[in-house]
Amino acid sequence: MKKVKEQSGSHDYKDAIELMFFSYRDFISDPDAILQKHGFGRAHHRVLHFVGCNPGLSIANLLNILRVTKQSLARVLRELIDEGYINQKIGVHDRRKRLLFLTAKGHKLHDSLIAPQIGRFEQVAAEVDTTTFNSWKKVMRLVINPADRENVDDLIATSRKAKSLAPEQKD
Amino acid sequence: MKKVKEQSGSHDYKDAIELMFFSYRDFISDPDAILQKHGFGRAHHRVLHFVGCNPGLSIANLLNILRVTKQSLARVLRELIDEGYINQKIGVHDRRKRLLFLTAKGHKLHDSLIAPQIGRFEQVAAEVDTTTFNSWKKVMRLVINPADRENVDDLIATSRKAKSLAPEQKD
DNA sequence: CATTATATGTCAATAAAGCTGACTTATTTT
DNA sequence: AAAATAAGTCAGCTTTATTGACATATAATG
Repeated sequence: MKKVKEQSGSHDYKDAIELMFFSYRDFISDPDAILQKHGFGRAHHRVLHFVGCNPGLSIANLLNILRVTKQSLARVLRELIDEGYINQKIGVHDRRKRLLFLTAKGHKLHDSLIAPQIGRFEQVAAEVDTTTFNSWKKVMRLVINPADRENVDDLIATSRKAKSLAPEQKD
Repeated sequence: MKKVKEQSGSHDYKDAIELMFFSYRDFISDPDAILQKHGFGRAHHRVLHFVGCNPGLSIANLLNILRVTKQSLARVLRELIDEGYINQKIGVHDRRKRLLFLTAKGHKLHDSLIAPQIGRFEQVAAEVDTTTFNSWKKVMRLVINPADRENVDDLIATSRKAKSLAPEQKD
């Protein structure tokens, strides 16, 4: 059902592996530079990003996304809360949960961090057609572990809606 | 030559950003698990990978690829050399240079580390057609900083040839 | 209601991977 | 002979992550 022609002769996908490395390296570099000015690191960025795009995320949700330990997240989250970038609200349906939201200050920082990444993809989109860009997305999704693909689909779907939603869902 | 229809209305590319995060997270996860058994980390992996795919790489070349400091590379490299995964040869044309090569032991480890990543892309390639996969590569290349794209092109080209070459080039 | 499970928070110690700054040695270039 | 380049090294520090142990509040279950 494939390799009719063996096009590039015993393809071993090393080029794909290297593309992953270099594109991720550069993709991450602009926000890294901004974060440094604020005394934050990549870990803070990830928290700001996922809380920003998914308001009302619980700690457990966030741990599952980031795949780090609770203790590792704790410090980063504490700093962001103490410095007024994030606040927590007690869950309405389950009062054990602490739902995470960006403050206005947090939104401002988050916006400055995604701006260069969005800009990067705007430039990409300006150089390829929609079909090509969609092919890229399709393949990127297939690179994700099969078990996680649906979670990612859901996350992307809800984060797309999140912009226009009141901060009281998924509790 | 682009956006005739504005297909997904005010697209902000947050989905693309999230695909980058999740696919890289999973892409890296299999080698990470293997490395742990050997007492190595991701930094060792990167060195093994680029030396493995580009035999004869100099220290300066490697630093430029990894974008880390000499001191940061030093510790990792020393461990790999001391434990017999990498050896250094003095450059022929420039005796200041130390050219890096994998030993047989190094090749063995490197192979075990890329295997799951190659497997991941084989599975992807089994699920999409060649055009789609090539579109993915094209976009991945555009995500890289323009200034670095040619370097990456060169690196991929030489690493593709490297398999069949004697260990005495680019010195 | 008593127990168990869940969600979160926290203390302590440690490791991996990076950084800055300063300095040395060998070799090549000028 | 002097300057530039390639690499190595020492010392100290930061960020991000880890494991393990334990505490508290709330929910779910018998």
